[in-house]
Amino acid sequence: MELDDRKLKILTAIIQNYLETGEPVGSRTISKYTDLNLSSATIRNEMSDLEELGLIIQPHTSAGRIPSDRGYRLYVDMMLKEKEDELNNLKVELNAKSERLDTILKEAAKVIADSTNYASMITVPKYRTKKIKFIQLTQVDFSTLLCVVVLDGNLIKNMMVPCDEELPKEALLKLNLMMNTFLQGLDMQEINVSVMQKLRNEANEYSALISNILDAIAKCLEDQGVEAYTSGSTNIFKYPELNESGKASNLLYALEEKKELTDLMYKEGDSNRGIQVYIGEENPIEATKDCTFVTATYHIEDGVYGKIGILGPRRMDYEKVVGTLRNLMNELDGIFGKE
Amino acid sequence: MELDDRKLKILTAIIQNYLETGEPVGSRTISKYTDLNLSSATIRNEMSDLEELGLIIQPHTSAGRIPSDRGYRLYVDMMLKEKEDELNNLKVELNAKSERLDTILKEAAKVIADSTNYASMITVPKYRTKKIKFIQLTQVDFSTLLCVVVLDGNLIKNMMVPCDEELPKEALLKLNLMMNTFLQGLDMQEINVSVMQKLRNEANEYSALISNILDAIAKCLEDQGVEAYTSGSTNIFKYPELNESGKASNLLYALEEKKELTDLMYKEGDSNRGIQVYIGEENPIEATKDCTFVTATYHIEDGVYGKIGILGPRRMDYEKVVGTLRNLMNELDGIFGKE
DNA sequence: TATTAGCACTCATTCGGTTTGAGTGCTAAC
DNA sequence: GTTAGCACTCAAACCGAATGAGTGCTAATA
Repeated sequence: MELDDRKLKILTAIIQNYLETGEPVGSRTISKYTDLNLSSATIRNEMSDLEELGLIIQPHTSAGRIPSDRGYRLYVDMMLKEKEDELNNLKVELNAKSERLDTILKEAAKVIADSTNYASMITVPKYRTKKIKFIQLTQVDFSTLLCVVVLDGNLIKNMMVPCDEELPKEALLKLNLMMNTFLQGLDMQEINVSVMQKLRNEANEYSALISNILDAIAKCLEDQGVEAYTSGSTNIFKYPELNESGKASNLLYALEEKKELTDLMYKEGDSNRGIQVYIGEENPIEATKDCTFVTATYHIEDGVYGKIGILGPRRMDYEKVVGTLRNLMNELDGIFGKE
Repeated sequence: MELDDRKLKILTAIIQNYLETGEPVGSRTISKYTDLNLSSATIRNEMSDLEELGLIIQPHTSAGRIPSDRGYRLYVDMMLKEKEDELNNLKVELNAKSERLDTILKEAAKVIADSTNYASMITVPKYRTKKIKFIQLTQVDFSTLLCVVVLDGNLIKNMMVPCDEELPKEALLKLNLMMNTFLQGLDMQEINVSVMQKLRNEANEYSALISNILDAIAKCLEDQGVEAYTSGSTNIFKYPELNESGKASNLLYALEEKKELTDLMYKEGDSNRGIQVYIGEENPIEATKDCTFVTATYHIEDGVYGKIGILGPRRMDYEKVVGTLRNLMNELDGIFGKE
């Protein structure tokens, strides 16, 4: 049996109706609310075919039909193709490059959640190579040093390092110079024993302090898993089918824990610049098997990228989501890309 | 009618039983599971009295009794008195003063949520006077300045400030010196027009840059509401009475939005060093009227304090919560206090 | 006088059965 | 190929009886 044009139209009608209502849709509805001018009986025949093709399912005998994961998949694929070079012009309210990265990201997550009405999640860029661009040591008070590390892409990390005594100005200057000459341009993997040895040799009397500082830096930069912000998790409650029994609870837990979701997002790496869609059972995470999870990648510079994810019901407004994501990605690329 | 000792014992028994089960407790249960050796009939009489005193209520005729807000209040007050100088010895797994403040706080929120099984929230200390302790400007690349501001209590803020040109080393040094001499020890309120004017005069050719920097600092320090972290919000699902109908959704929303809750926490200021308990209707926030909200204050130094809140069902294990909070407060005071 | 046993009563919850109505599949006619 | 008509299915809504936990009251008891 072939999937002809009429069948496709009916499938689309079913999906769109289901997206709106969340209820199984029957033949009569389609017959009435499309311009196909077909009787419900004919629609029924077609539906029967579509079911045989595995694109729609009946939750139970004598109920209407709902799209199957395969059905959604077809729909989404069609739409992604259509959207390929189109552009949505939602104006994201992100301003000023001078804002701090995390503020921007939190804001972005919120914008997405608010404009789509689904739950969103955004990760702080993962630095494949966290190259050190700049280090600055400063004495804050007599027993504390402030160490600021700027990484590629202007990601700033700072940490307090305890020290025993007030350092003379010249010593501080020297330390700063040393740190920068030895460490600039390196990433954590490259700070190996020999580099550390050299540094400590140069530092002579402050070698203990240097160790402390390096430890602090290492701790700060080490792969503590991916940092991520979520927003709009309570939007989940807007969709009854996610709200029933214990489902919402598991979803929210997944959003709070974040790990599973970020792992999934990063599985694809940055190679795939496009948008990834996991529909229902396609979703490898147990808690989200009733959801659709859409992920996208934004880029700061080569090898530095973060992920955005949107979690909502199967009946997600794919057009809007994809549009919003495309848009936000452009915004982010614009904000970060021109540095 | 008097609240004699026996009545008090029965009330306590009712509350404790209800805390465990979450179900209305009947006379027979009390009669069997206490060492009072009274028949259920007697208990019934006493219960009837307790109800008249407004300490317990019947959700409906022929159901058992549950504590009223007043009943809880009595119980909590008794308990707080008992606990006054006792000390719980849960070992909080917070280490190293060198950790960054936000990491510690996130960790603390998590510890609390995990060990109590309620939702927790912790605020980043609010600086009544955000005095500037130290400012450091550094050129990160040819068009970006990094500005690090250290506030009293070693709270670090950093921001990127765009600039048009690469500044000569001496200029940067001068700017740094100026900023520190003029701004050190001031808080945002004190940076008024005259100070800014003076700064700009000194800076002459860089006066535009100075304006940018001051803007960035102001933006960064301005009262953007209180920052707060939550943890364990999904614990809410563990309590059926909070889970029914739309309640959980509202609660989670409140926890996500945070504002209302932090406002409430800060209403008390830091004057009250003790623990504050809002039971059910005592709670001014609509969404949490079915909950108990326990808040505590931790101190970093004079005028610098943060809040911890625990949100759970009315039938909260008050002993444990108060114990845990006391303990955590000590830990935090210990970590921050010795600076 | 305080306590208790006994009993009638209340009412939320559970369970089985019926009704309703949306929706299907099939068949025969167009 | 399309449609009208009809028998059939089944989830959900509705209804009422049974269940049982728990109460309040009363009369007997210590």
